[in-house]
Amino acid sequence: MPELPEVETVCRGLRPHLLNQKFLSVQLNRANLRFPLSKDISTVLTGRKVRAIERRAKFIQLHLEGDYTLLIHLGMSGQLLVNPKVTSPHDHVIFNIKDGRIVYRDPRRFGFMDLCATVKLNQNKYLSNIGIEPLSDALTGSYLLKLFKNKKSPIKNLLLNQQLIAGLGNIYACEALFEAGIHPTRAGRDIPIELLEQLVATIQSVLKEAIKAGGSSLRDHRQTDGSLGYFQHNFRVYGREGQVCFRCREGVLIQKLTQGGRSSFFCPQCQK
DNA sequence: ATGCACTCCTGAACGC
DNA sequence: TGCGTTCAGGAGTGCA
Repeated sequence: MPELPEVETVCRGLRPHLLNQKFLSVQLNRANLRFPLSKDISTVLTGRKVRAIERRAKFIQLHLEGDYTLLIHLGMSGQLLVNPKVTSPHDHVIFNIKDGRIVYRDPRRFGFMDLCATVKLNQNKYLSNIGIEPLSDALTGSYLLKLFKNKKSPIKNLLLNQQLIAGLGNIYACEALFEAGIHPTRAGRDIPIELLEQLVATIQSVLKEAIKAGGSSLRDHRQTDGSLGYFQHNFRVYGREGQVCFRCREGVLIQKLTQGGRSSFFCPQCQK
């Protein structure tokens, strides 16, 4: 899916078109995304204005007037497109507004939406157990030290655990570990504070750079105007198995291993 | 509590 | 060209 930078990119793209706009109607073309879509989404949204658009973890939050929030998760292949020129058989939800339409397109249908009361957002089942925002001041070396104190899981798995830190996915976890010089299999509890501080810095820099680049488009990610993100050109380890490491350039090749069913890319020389 | 394999679904890439 | 296999940015569930 879109990870944090991609979701942030989508939120930023939506704001100019959707903020303070009223939904004229909402068309649910397909009730079964990852989870069944409630018909309430159509009835509640219709006639309501969007008061704010925020990102929390990998969720898009559309705050509506009348104390409702629509949560949208893009899953692996979800897109929100403003007035797309062509239609797709995977256009599952159409939000009609004065100036056109916002289309939710999701070939793999791993995405989902949930409607809840804004005042009860913190108790929402998808948000109540979620970890801290990686770009917030709450993420510090000492915070991670405490968080990982009893964790013998590999650091890579910990970074992907949304209940600990919310928003990192496979790509940016790989990139941040590479930049910090930490081997992905290293146990969380064995990483000293200095390295964790380093990791905080690299997590934040890689996410910020990716947001600037409009996210990474491996296949499905699109900005709301349909354009590609281009941070994939800045990957230093992700997808580079068998290629020379950009940092040490000592003829050492980037390797790939599987952790928790996901590919991890790393440099055996630079990451210890 | 933790870790894992499995699952949902489609499409692209690859090998034969 | 066509078919079958494998893999992919996520995350909930059930089990050991």
